[in-house]
Amino acid sequence: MIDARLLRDDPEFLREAQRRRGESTDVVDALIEADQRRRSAIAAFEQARSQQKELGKQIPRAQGEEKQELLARTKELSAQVKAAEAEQGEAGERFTELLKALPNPASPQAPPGGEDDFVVLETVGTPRDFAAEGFAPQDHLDIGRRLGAFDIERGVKVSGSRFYFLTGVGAQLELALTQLAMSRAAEWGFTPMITPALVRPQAMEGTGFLGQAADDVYHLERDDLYLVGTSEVALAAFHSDEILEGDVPKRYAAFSPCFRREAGSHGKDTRGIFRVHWFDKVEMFVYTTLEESEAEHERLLGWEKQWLDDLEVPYRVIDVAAGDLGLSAVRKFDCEAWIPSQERYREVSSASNCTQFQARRLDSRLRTGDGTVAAATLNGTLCAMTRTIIALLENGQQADGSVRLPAVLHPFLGEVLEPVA
RNA sequence: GGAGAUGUCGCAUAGUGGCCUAGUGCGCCCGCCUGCUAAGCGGGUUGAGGUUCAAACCUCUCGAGGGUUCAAAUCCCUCCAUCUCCGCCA
Repeated sequence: MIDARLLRDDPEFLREAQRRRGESTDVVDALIEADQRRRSAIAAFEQARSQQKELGKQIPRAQGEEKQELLARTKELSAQVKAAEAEQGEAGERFTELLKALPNPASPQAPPGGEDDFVVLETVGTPRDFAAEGFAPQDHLDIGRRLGAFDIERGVKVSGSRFYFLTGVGAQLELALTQLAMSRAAEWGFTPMITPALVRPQAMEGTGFLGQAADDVYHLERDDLYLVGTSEVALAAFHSDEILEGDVPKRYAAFSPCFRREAGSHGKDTRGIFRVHWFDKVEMFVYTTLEESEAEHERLLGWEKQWLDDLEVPYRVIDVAAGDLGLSAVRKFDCEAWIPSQERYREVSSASNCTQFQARRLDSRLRTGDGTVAAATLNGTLCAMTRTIIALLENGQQADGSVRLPAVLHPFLGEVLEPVA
């Protein structure tokens, strides 16, 4: 949700923001109209209510005929109040509905355009030259099979397409990555968290996932609970309806499973565990001030890069274009790891600055000198397990089918994963 | 899952339809008094929205949302949360 004052103060800014995302400006005009209707409805209600209260005070003191007279008049007024209240409620609801549908205005720094208009900010590391090494790189599915790292067929048997079992070194890899990521985050000052994977509608709605992304979300109808697609949802709702006392930033790092319906992605990335309905992830989440949010966004990106550096995987960082930002972010940096079998970079992590968009919906505020203001929230992937495992297997693979691991994982799994059987 | 109880201002409590514009105590903040401290005295102390240069004022807010009534903290319904007991379970 954006700041409603922008509508009155600077509607042209909002129209421009919509254009930058490649979306219609009609919603801005509809909002201005809805806001006017809402405000006059509120004024009408308050006036009627005030009169009613005034009369109501006289009733207990009045006697006989005078009292009857008052009762009759106030009864009439009561009907007016009720009508005004209904109008106020309806107008308010319509306004909020429209307001919630309006995306967070993209940062002027976000590149204009859509999905393909990202800007590459930097490229780190050099992809291996497998031709020079004298063998063709296998994809993660073949490598993983030989290592006994996962079992796709049985995943499909048990849970359906886009499910898997992590087995043997695959399971160990996830546990090692989890342990490493959580302790790294703790060193950086994040509070370690393990968060609920099922959340109420408010939490899902408040983070903006029931907007244009609603089809991608699992919903348990019987209990009206949602399966989170990221622990961002639970972490954003963690301080909902709260005024944060004490210092910001508040930094949390959460481990949780993530569930995604992957609606509309039929036939895309069907091989292996690249695009799945469930995976586990360690996510970073920060509450801070609006003023600090840009700097914090850079810090989040910095930590993500440090993580990928440690994993010794070549990657690049892209600045996602305005039209591809989703509802709540003003700017988003993705880290994409080099995937040798596909000969391209693929997303492994993502850092978003949501400014006050989520905090306004979820009512997370900061106390200031005078009054309170909505907090700014940011989120960034530290380690999405399945895609990280893919990057490690493919980039570390050797001609004999073994996989060389980065130094940070040696204490957990040794230097090399050897094929089984 | 079954039975019952409870939810009021930071905390504790009062309040069973109109004089509640929610009282009181504690805590906290500001001031006075006091050579320190404590005590004492006076004032303030939920949040949101609106009008306004501002001061000030108005509306809403007694777990949330509906309803009854001229009028709801108070009566009714639904939901949420907490506690006790039983059942079940990791």
